[in-house]
Amino acid sequence: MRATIREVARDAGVSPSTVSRALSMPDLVNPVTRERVLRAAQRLGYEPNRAARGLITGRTGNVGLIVPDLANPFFPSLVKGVQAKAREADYAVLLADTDEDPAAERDLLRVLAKQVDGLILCSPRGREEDIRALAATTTLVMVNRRVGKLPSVVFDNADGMRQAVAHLQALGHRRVGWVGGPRSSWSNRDRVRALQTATAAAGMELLVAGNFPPQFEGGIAAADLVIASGVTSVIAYNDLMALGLLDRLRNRGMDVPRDISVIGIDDIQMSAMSSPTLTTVSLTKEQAGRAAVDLLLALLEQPDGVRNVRRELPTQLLVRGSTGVARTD
Amino acid sequence: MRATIREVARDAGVSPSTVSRALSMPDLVNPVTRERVLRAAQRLGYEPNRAARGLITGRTGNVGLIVPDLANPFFPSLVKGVQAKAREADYAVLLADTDEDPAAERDLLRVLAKQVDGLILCSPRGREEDIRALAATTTLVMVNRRVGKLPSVVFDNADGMRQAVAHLQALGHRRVGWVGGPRSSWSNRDRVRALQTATAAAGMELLVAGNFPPQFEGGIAAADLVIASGVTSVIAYNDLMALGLLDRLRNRGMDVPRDISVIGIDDIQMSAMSSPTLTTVSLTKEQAGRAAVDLLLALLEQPDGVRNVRRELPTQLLVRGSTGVARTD
DNA sequence: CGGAAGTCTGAAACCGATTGCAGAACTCTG
DNA sequence: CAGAGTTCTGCAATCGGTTTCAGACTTCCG
Repeated sequence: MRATIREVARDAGVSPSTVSRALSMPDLVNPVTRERVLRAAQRLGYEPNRAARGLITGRTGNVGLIVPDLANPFFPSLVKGVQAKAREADYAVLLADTDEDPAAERDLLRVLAKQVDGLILCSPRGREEDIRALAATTTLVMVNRRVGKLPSVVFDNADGMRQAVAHLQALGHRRVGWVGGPRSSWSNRDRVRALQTATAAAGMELLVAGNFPPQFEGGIAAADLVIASGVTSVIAYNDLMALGLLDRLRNRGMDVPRDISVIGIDDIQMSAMSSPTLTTVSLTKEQAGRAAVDLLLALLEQPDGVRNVRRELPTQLLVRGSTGVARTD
Repeated sequence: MRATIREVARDAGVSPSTVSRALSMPDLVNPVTRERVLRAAQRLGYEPNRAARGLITGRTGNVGLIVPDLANPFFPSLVKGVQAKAREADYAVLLADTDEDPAAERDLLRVLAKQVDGLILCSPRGREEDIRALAATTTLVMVNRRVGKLPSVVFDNADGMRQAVAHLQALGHRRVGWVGGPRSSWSNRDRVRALQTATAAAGMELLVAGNFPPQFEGGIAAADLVIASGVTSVIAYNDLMALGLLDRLRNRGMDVPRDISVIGIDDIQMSAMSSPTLTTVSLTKEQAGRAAVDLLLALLEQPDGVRNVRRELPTQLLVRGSTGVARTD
């Protein structure tokens, strides 16, 4: 059995209230009493019961994290970041995976919302009004998506796309293809838009191949369209798709990067292991997790006092083996 | 503000005790009263406060899950399984990632153990006595490791290795290399042992290349040893290493599977995306997660009444592109 | 019809912390 | 030295449920 505050109090010869104060508002108690209490607590291995504390303070000490699919390599990194930062602040992380299922997501949210002080939500495709409704009742931070002025952490896709386009332009490419992810995904829309702007500014031609599932298979499916479109370079919605492209392009007898250059987005582990290795717009996923927790905790501290609730993380083009000079024939 | 049990009681015209009973021990209350209570609860959107309940019952409704490194693709699948099964039983999952750091692990365990009813622990390399000590104070289930008679979920490595060896033998291989993972890892030891037995039984020669970090880089590092050893086939501790092997072998000018056959273990997503695709001993990782939760909840229900606390999950060789007939020159 | 057994319900204690309030002890100040 | 002001501590209420216990009311049976 774990020690209770009463036992510590008895052991230290004070009242429970004093123990409570000595531990959570140390400057309210006399230094020598405090010392005595702390020693007693130490000796008994006392740790406050979270349920009891939560009951009166109304806080759980937990944050919830909801991701659409852990099997997508983007998310484990995010989770790691959230996890690490949360622990530093002595919060525990309740993790839930919705399996890309909106109904499951709604359920999860209902259940989870009661067990946590705040939520970090990755819901690229959930309905906006659902999210707004949720935000009205819970403190939440969105990741990889913006909904109005709600707190969020996103990546600077615009700059990422600019870098990618500049890189291709420098290599002599004039026509670039886009292999899109889910039409309904916020970041997909954000990236297309950014890419349109960037290519237009660079005087390059953009050919959109359409929308595909954001997986390896999606890239495979898109490859033939890309070849047919005659572009010399292509940017994919994410690395997984870019890797699928690579695979199918090779099977079609094309040489990357001699015949065609390929750029992904995310910088997942795998992109450094493919051959050729994948040039990609690197996202600091773990940073995003940490930033989300940061923001969430700040909001919990002072619901209105946070200046900047919409954070944008930098992106960085990572040039590897899948991009090269455009063929000139 | 959420409704409390008292408000429901008032609304239904009964006492709080009756509400409590109507919800958690329905057959103790008169059907018509029960109906009235349930309707009131429904109307007010009542959901019991977990902290309050936990305070008196001593249960949190949480299970803890500790993994060494989410970035290793083995674990997200496991987490998914744990997650899904836990939710079915109305438990929440507290996730922690130790970053392969034993000190962090100890800390985490201390903190987490108090917030959960039971723990699922993947600690391939933690000290046995630490684990035993923990098991004495907490209900826990180990995954991918056996420690004495403690509850655990592991894979049938012996059979997996038998299948792999039989496959290679059928392809005419006589000499097989082993690229080991961390020496201190339980499953590494289990697999080597199984492989020794299997190759001996098949009359094949086994060459152990040593121990390497269980990552892509480990496989790269091992490749040259493998080539020098002159084996025609090689089995790696896990897929990530096998993929590293593939990469380096290719760079050394070897053709897989013509010059050498490669087999991994795990069946991670990536192994279907490499070229050649990777033949591997497939582990049902999500199943393992579910099984661990199953076992844990059973133990929580009736600490002594569980017949079989050491579960072993089947393994299945998945033949893909990286294995072929042995060269005969 | 009386009493035993059974069925429901409510009052109250309790889980383990936090916190408002009040009083004790001490320090200052004029 | 009286009185005001500080500083520190303890009492008791409280959070929102669960559970023990006892009592009210039925039902059943001899």
